[in-house]
Amino acid sequence: MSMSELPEADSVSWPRTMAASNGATRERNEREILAAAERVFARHGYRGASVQAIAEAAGLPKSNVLYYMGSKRGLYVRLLERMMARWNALLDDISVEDDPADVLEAFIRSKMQLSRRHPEGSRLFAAEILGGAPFLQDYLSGELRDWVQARARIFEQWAERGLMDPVDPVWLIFLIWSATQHYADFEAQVLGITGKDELSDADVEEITTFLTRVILKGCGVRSREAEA
Amino acid sequence: MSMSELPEADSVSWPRTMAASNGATRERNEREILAAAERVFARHGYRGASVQAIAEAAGLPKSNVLYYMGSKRGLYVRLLERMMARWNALLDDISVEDDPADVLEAFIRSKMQLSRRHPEGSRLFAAEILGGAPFLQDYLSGELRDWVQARARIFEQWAERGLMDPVDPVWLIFLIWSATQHYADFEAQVLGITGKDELSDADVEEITTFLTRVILKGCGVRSREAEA
DNA sequence: AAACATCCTGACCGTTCGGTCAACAAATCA
DNA sequence: TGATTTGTTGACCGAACGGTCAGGATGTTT
Repeated sequence: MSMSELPEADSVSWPRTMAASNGATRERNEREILAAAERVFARHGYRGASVQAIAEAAGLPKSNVLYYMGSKRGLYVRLLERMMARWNALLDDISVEDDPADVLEAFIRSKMQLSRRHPEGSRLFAAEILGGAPFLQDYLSGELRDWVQARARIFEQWAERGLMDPVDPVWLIFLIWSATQHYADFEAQVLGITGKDELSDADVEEITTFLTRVILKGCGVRSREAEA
Repeated sequence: MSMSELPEADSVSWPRTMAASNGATRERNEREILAAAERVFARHGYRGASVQAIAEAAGLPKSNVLYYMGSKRGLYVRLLERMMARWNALLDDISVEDDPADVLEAFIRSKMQLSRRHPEGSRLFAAEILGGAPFLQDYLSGELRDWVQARARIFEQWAERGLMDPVDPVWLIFLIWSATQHYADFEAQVLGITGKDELSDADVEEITTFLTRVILKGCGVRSREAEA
């Protein structure tokens, strides 16, 4: 079992020709633009975001943004791909031999961390799905579906071995996704209701503990040692 | 305890003068426009939605939409108010004397029904929050906050009486909100992963049962009868 | 029929949209 | 240094934006 949270792979595709120049300027500007675009797209959705707004958020003229990114569409796709790469790195290999309690807790914890470390990316993803996933349909019914099904099979085997209740594993995965995603996507609601102006590390830890306890207990997860 | 799901209150504010005419035309057209607008706003967010697109979805010329609704902004606000009215009708009065199991199940069930009966409205609400709740901030930190706090206090009293585990009631409410909201907001993801092209009534019933069982068990909810 | 309010909509307004381009500045290579 | 790539940006394009308005269609009340 691993839950590598990659530093930022970013799979860059350089323009046609690239001299031996180190390209430091390009790297810095692209980073700035991507960060700004993630914020703007997350807040207003694909259609609602304007290149002008992204440029202003990045502190650059509009032309410069298009010089680096080519088009609004291309910029958006690139952000989605970056977010999917982060997502894919979550809990990428687990086995029936692992302890269900450990795996589920690691799952909840790492998903919570993803939402916390990349709230704008999480919201960008949410906005994309909310709008009917026009760019991600293939990913959802392909890669991600396989990912879910593989893990679902393991959960089922745990249930057969009596390590947890025989709950539908897909609904369980959705429960964990939704409960954790909520704190990024509905941040405005959470803050408004709790009266805080941001969630501290301690808050996040408390929520993580809460979710882990309720969900594990709710699924009747028993520790591996108790198997025999 | 009641969980009235109002037929559609809609709090209409008629234009200045209104002759004795029945206004059937107005009523029909407004209904069409509101339904179309809810779909378009939900899919593209406030900025991303265009009056032209709403008009086309309603099968009317753009001028006609503005004739009835005045402005894009006014139309959006009206939709939000309608959705908040539905939301407010949820579980509007519960008491410490109620059975926690009954209340929590009714809560999960009615929230799930809200997401199912008004998926576009749910997504509209989600898009609003996702974008930082520019129109709903006051509602969130006012009415809704009070709503949550009142229910939280009851949950706490139940915990004191040993009817459920002493979990943080606010996190619990968020858990229920997120888990149920998920099936409207992330419908595209749910369908893509399960391979279905829609969720049947039976699916929804199964999910509701799953959520009820896991969450109640996870919070250690005991039935009222066992109190003594 | 006359009078009146409601309903309908094409034409139009100023602004912003995504994107192109030419001209120029800066840096790197030869 | 001269040549070449890389970075920068204002001006501009056609299309779409939210919104206005005049003027005709429709319908209801006298």
